[in-house]
Amino acid sequence: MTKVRTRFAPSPTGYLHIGGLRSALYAYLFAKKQGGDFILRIEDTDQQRHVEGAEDVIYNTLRETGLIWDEGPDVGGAYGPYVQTERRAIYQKYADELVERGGAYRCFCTKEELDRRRAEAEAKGETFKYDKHCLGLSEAEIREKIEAGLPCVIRQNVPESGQASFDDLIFGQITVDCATLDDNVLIKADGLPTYNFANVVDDHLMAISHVMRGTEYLSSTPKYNLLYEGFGWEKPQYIHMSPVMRDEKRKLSKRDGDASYDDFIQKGYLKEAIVNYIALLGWNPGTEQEKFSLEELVEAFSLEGMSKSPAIFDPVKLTWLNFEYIRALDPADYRAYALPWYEKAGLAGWDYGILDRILQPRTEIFSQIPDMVAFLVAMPAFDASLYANKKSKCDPALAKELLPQEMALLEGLPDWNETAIHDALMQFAADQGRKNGQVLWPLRIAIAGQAVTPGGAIEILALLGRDESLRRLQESMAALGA
RNA sequence: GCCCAGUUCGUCUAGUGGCCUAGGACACCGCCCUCUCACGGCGGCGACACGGGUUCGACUCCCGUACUGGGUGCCA
Repeated sequence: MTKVRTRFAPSPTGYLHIGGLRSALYAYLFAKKQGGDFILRIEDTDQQRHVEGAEDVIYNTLRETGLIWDEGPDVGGAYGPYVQTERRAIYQKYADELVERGGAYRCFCTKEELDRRRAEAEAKGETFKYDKHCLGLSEAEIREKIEAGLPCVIRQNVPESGQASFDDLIFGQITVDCATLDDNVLIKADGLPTYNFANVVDDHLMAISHVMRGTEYLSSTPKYNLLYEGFGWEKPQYIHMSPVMRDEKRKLSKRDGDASYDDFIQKGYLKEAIVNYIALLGWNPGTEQEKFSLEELVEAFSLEGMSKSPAIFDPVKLTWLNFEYIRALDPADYRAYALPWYEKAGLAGWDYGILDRILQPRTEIFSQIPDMVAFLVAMPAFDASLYANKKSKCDPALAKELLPQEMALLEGLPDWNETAIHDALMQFAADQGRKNGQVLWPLRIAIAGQAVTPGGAIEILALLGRDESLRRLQESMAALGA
């Protein structure tokens, strides 16, 4: 059996979006599961849409997420070059060969003329199809036009009748009538190949065993098989993957402002969570396991679990998975991720130990940290009605009664640390015959100024320190008239 | 328009003719725990696109319709 070889073949036209990353992931998983090779090829034949630096984004993202390629532009390999613009001569040679074999022909019709006819056909509600006009040109006529310097493309010569088909490992057999197929351009006037030609030549020459790509190629693949037949080449296996959608109608795309991989990282998502989530978008392991490391994904991956229908990207579920990963982080790793956000929030130099402890179990995305701790940096204005809480059996009147006593108690503490504060307050509650909630609720409100806080009164007192705690208490009591 | 696909809770999905009064996860709601929130525990809401067949029996097979996606480029 020949070695499994898959490839990820992105166009360097911008940032790597989530859908592209998922395609790369599946191609990687499929190859690695079977001990095969994963190849990276850059498809840059469209010079118009090329974006500077886009290749680096691709390299960096794949490396970061652990999708390490065995062959590619930067690491080389036995089937290079791996950048299509560096393979010009190869395509030219094979195109000439295909012309010889009758599978393609030179065409001198101008783009303008064809565009006009296409528009005309469209206006009439018809499908435009090239009429094979140049197929009838004689050798002499062709030579004459070339010598005259007329621009020329090479078109695929599709049979006018019969059927073309292929077997897809996910979708099964796909068959189309050749009559519905057009004689597409294989080599453009600029000498570069179109995707239609380059992908076939490259996949064959690079010995790709399984062509994995999006379903947008599902209906044109029969046509590509005609090319393989024209050359007498062995066809690869095909695996078409359904797209990731933004909603029912739109595909996920950077153009529509959908987040790219980099955007998610910057917002404080963990790469492990992103990879895990997109793996599950359109694939299921056949078990109820939901958390997978990349290694576990390789182990569990199978085409059986691939879905045929498009999957809608759900940021809420991604966030949940991210939360799971953050909670499972080693404390030291959590600190490393959180530190920049603490600093951004204005908490540089605070007691990171307490911050980690109250925040790690509550952080879904790191970018939430500044909002969660804003009350520590600046005391929010609040209304006395916040002292009212049914479950804690507390109201403004009770707050007014207890707060001064608690203030006095805290003022008298010899040491200001969590244990000391905790013990003193618990003792106070016991002495007063009060529920813990009655003592702690008003205190927390008085020093935090908001109903919901990460952590409780004791942690917050410890974080704020004695001076700031007492200052806030004083201020809140004054507002209460206590 | 024509061609190729797809269609199970709001979302991701399980389901390959009887195991389905359709299972899980996220979200949502309720209760418990609790100084708030979160965590955790328990419970709830919620789907086979529609219509015909085939069959003793259909979410599962066939046909049609609807809807969605893709293609119909000297884009990929």
